[in-house]
Amino acid sequence: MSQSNRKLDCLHSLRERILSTELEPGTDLDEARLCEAYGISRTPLREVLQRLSGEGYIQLEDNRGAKVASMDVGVMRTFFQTAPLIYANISRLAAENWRGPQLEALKDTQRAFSQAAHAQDASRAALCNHRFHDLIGEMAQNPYLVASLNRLLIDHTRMSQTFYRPTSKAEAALVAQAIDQHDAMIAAFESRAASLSLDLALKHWDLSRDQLERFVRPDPLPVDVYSLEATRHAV
Amino acid sequence: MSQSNRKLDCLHSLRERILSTELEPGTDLDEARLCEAYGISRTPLREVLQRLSGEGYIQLEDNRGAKVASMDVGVMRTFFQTAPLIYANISRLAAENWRGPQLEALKDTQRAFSQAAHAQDASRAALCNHRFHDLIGEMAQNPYLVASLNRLLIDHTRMSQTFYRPTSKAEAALVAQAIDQHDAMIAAFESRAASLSLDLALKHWDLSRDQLERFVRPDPLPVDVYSLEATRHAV
DNA sequence: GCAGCTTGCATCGTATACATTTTGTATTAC
DNA sequence: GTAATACAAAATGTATACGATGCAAGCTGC
Repeated sequence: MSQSNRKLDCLHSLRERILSTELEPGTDLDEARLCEAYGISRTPLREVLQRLSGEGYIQLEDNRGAKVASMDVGVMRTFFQTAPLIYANISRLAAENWRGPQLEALKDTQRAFSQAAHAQDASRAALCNHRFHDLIGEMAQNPYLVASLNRLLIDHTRMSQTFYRPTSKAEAALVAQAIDQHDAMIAAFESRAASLSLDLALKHWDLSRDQLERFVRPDPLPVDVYSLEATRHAV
Repeated sequence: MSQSNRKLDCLHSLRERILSTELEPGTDLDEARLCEAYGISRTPLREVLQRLSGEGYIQLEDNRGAKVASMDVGVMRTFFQTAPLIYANISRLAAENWRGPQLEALKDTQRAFSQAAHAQDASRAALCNHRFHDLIGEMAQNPYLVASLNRLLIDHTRMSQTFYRPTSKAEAALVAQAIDQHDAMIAAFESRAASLSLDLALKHWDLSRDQLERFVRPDPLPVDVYSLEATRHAV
């Protein structure tokens, strides 16, 4: 609804800063500060905040300003419960309903994603991955399910920030696997293979889930140096 | 996020007027006119519109104002495809996760719904039904699926406007059946019967679907008086 | 010394005035 | 007569000023 560049810039910038957790969950957003930073006045900024609130990026409280949407543990449980259902159905619908240049846009995003992952640019990789799945949502042509998908992707992307900064060969292999799965999904969409697309989405989710659970519940700290050595060699 | 009564009134009133199709899909919304009607200035009104846009009630276009969300035939197809999936899962989760006074609120709404239906107050019955299913969404405690549910309910309520104004005994019986199904769902929630709740939601959807399809694709006009007579006696 | 109240500051919510964009209409050129 | 352009009017987008609300620190009374 905004036509000026600065207002749109502000909207996109805030989205990205929240997704990359540069603005951490729960952070207070001060209107005056943001106005100055983006060079717009409070009226359009407040409209941006309203919109972000509607999209689930932030929460507004009466006379208390805006906060970046929290990620409490109760919602996490719900996330893991819901994601496979939505991802699988969206993927199936995308295979059935995509049209026109949507697949090319998806391929472009996949290229950018692959580059960012190889360059170990974690936040850019996470944003590209976000955009990849967002595009699949567009391809599905189902505004109802997309509403769920977009909310899932916000939390998914925020949790996956550590994913694309692999600290071991095993982790790097997982990232490579994720890239391959994206390629397989593109191929399945291209040939309109609905049921295959659904299966691939579930497999992709399994991979994500393992990584995300590691983020939520990381390996416990070693009790002493002996167990630390043992853990190392086990990997 | 608004605290003044008039702003909240405006928000709720516009929601209801859209749900009741007093404001038909595609209607242009003039800012100045609405400001005058609700006694607020353009700034808060625009924030209300932003919010309604985020919720899917209206669509905003750059420099072209707001329109009530359309209900084109392509989206209808998607609606029938998606609704049972979401309704069933929400119902199951509601049975598992409701807490505190939520069930009492649901019972209150069911009473109001029953009254409105018996009084043949169609738009009030439709709004009560909307609120009934909205409350079930709250009970499910799943913000991701609720995003889908809310969008489904907007279109569902708008399509069901004719439902609660029965024109025959058979139709009145269907409304009575819907009321009974609500009671059964409440009982299932109360006893935490998750899988039963899911089944009841699907049965409830089957009933709705038949009615809604009649709205989308009404009985064809009779070709001549003879077939008209035949149709009558067939009912 | 502590509880409760008051005052002051920071921030949010609303109104109004101004700038920009769109749209409808009328005039003119072909 | 048609089409294109220019101008005018209406509607949207933005900025700023003012009033309302909430939070915190300091004061007063017990």
